[in-house]
Amino acid sequence: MKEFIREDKQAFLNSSRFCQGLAPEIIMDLAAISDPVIFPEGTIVSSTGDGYADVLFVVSGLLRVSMSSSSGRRVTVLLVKCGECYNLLSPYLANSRIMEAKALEITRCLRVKAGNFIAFVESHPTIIANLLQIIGSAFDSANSRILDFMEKKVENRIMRVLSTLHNKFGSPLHFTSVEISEIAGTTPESTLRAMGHLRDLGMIETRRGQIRILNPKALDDREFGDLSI
Amino acid sequence: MKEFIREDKQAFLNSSRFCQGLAPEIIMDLAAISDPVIFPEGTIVSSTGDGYADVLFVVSGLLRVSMSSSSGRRVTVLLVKCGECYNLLSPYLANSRIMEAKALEITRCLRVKAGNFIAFVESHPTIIANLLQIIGSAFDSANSRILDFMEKKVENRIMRVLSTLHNKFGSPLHFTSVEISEIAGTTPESTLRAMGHLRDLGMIETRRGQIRILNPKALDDREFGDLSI
DNA sequence: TCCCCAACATGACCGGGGTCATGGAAATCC
DNA sequence: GGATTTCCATGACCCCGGTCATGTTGGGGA
Repeated sequence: MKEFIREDKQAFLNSSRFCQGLAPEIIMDLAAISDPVIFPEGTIVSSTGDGYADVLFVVSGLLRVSMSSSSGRRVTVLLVKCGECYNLLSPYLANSRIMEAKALEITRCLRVKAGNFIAFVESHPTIIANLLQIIGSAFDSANSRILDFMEKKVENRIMRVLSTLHNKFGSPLHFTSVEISEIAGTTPESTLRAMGHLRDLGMIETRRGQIRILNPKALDDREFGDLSI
Repeated sequence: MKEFIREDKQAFLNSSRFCQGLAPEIIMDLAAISDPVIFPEGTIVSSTGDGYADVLFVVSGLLRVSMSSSSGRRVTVLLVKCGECYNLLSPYLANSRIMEAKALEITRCLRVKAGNFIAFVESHPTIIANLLQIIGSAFDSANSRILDFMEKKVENRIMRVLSTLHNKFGSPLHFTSVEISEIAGTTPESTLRAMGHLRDLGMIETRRGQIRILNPKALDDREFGDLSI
């Protein structure tokens, strides 16, 4: 990859959610401790228990953050796209966490080493607000998913997932039934059945590896809104 | 309530998880901005959308933090006991969150007003590590609950809940089937049936409002351990 | 171009658990 | 101490959705 020059890094960081509203000096400091890094499609960036603790800002591509059980079931926790970041918490957690990160496409990132990130945050405590806002919405989202499991049928969970993905990635969506099922917490078969029904209702169109949302309003979750994934 | 004197506050804060490893001066500063407050049993400390943003350190008693859907289903997110804290994130979140907090018993707390808390954290950035460790384990726990929904049967979820509660509160547990079901994400009937089976297996004994764990080892979750609730 | 694999699609089966209903026992209240 | 409420307990019903099986379609690679 062509090396980022410092101005590029600053311009990119300035547009990321993590840096919203920060003073330019602070962003400059962050740019100074970040290195470009690139992951080919399919790369396992970090896996369960490996203690990977660097923070990544995704410049382009897509990282899937998931956790799996020993029986092989996987739940997708985050889809980290351009402008978002991965592993904000890990620099602070001594015991290795349970997440795995994989590059679903070729993905370019800015990497900040764990130690540098901690020092950076401590010297610029105003960062904390942004950091906690990101963590907080992820936490609320995780808990609302638990409520969804308790009271929603599969089709409604799928609807919420499709609505969220549509608002995040636009239309058409490039996800397979397996990927959707790992977000919604169900099986590929049930996902296909549910999407078949939504197709009959005229809300979506599906092709191989592609989902087009025709009626975004109808998919909206009125109660808790979009997921933070 | 008898007013805390400053030495009491410091001694208490010093023993809380949030203050682990902090320098005495820092704990002194925190004590200086905390006020004692008391909630009678049944008090709704904060409810969905009210914008309550103060941080509470529970000195005695028990706070239940939960979120509910409009259909009335509730999931218990946290049980905040002596030495733990509630609302660590709220000072930083402008938009009001979706949690409700209720005092299950008469509960004494130390309260730190949102603005003071933010100022306190910014002037002592080393706090951040403790803060993020607490948030991080809650976040991981929430995601492991999602995995539980995908692959575990009700009885196994109940087992994990009982194991967690046993490690947190000792034996016997003073919870009803409704309370257990709101933690495990099921119905009171299914909770009673599952606990009936565990009783037949000799793992627990139950009386009205009381659960005695006879075989903690057998209830352990080998894969993800205890929940952070 | 052909082949192969991945993804889509759909049917059949069936079991876990949500729901409703009923009854009894233990605590609480006047 | 009787009455009322709360909680425990259990049975019957039945639907959702997980699982398995089978077949089709489409896209990419040699």
